[in-house]
Amino acid sequence: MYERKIPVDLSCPLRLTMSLIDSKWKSCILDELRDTSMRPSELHKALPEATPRVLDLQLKELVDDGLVAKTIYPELPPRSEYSITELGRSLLPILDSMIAWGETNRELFEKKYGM
Amino acid sequence: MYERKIPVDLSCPLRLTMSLIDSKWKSCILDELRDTSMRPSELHKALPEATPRVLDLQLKELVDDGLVAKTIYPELPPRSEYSITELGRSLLPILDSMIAWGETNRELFEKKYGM
DNA sequence: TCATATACTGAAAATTTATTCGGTATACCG
DNA sequence: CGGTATACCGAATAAATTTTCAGTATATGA
Repeated sequence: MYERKIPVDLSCPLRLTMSLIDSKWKSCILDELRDTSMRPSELHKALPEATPRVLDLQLKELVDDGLVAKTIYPELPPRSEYSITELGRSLLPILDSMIAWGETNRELFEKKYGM
Repeated sequence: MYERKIPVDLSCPLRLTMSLIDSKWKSCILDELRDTSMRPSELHKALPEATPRVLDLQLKELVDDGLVAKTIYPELPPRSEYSITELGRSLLPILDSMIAWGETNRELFEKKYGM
């Protein structure tokens, strides 16, 4: 895993929390896993703009941070499933409030950022 | 301002909200401005790890997105102050929940990320 | 046999973000 | 006069993140 040259002060609780979810797809992955565990290929179907590679990299970090759990089934063709942990689930209220904020204020940004 | 070559789908409310606060210092800036308006030099004292340049760049984006307001006093030496807007203030509950989550779970990450 | 699908990985390239450095301008103070 | 401080900006560089591409291995089905 990449080791930062310029460290971030994670003793700041805001930065600690942000650091766990602020990459491009982590918050979306947690949101997708809220109801059901998913295989990597299913996750890619749910988030088609994310390449399988980046999903793989970010899932690995989420697992490493204890927010997501991975189950490997020793079958062929290979099968694995990712599910949200209790720790990851405890972040969902934060994501919920972000989703609600985004829905409430969407129109303010519609023109500025074409959507 | 830099224009992305690979656009992000901001019609997703989660990604819209994230896009407004997920750069390195924006959430910290909003947190600093919650009680009082600040001059750039004061903000730099409050966040000494952030260079004046990056504060300047991120303040400009925050102003552009309507989360922060800028007041210029036509004095010399120049003086300007940044304050949080009502829109920016409406994000503070989200930051509060991130701060609370980080405080609650800090010990889980203490060893992994030296702090 | 050959294409397909699965999960995953390494490495290089591209993209995005942050840092560093030097410069604008003006007033105050010693 | 020369140093300090203010806010700000352009450009080059560096750092960090994401994308692209090619590859591992094995079973299934046409």
